[in-house]
Amino acid sequence: MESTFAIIAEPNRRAILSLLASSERSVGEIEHQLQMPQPSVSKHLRVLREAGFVESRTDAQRRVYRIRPEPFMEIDAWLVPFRRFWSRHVDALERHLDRMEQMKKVPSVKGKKRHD
Amino acid sequence: MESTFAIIAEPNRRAILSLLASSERSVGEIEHQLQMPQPSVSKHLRVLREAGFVESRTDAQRRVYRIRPEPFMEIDAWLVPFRRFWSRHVDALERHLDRMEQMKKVPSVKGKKRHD
DNA sequence: CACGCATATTCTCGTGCAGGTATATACCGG
DNA sequence: CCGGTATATACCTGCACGAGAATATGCGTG
Repeated sequence: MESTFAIIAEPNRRAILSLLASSERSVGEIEHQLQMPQPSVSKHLRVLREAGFVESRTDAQRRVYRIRPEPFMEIDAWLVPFRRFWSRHVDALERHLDRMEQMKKVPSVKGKKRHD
Repeated sequence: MESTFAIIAEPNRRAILSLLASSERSVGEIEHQLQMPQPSVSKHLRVLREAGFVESRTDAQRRVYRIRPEPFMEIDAWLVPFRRFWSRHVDALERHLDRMEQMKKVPSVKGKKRHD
């Protein structure tokens, strides 16, 4: 299983993660709430655990799983370079105003070339 | 191709997206910079386009591709419920200080540890 | 209009992986 | 120890999808 991204490509795994986001749960609880066969749950949990998305604590016969932050941080970090494409959208007004400001200060725009 | 997440599970597609994050590019430019066979580039671009990650503008015979924000926003939104698990990490300083407070109150610490 | 470049599509093939079933291990109470 | 419950692993099978090669489409230029 290659990357962090391949892990969360699987819908059932995302379902498990979303469940664990609200609170930690045992395998049986996940099995019941997601109506998913137990071996399937265990297998997905294994994948998630080996990728660092979750960790397990042993409570008698139960194994209680909970979220670990690192892989999510990695995804968040990957997202960073793309944020500029929609942060403009979100506070488009603010940025627009900033632009207006800039234009005031540089009134005559000479043929400036963009370098990429 | 099911979800947004399945799309970015593919390393080559992420490479293409990262390239486009800095600036828009033609198919040939991508092909050259990533040293990837042209049909492969086109096929991945098709997948990315149909999933809304990119859009293309026609410039003579070239097709110039650029990022579209929506799918990234979707991923960002998915990440939200998990943020609380590492926002704690971010203010690790605060936690660390809290710990230091605790240690003052529990004076006898045997093991000398190098600072981790 | 034909040539050539840029990009897209089609096909086949191999394989990684998820689903399902069966079975193994672990742990608890009596 | 034993039965029962909780979880993990093993094995098989099917299929989706990426790689690669060949070919098709589109478009500007002489």
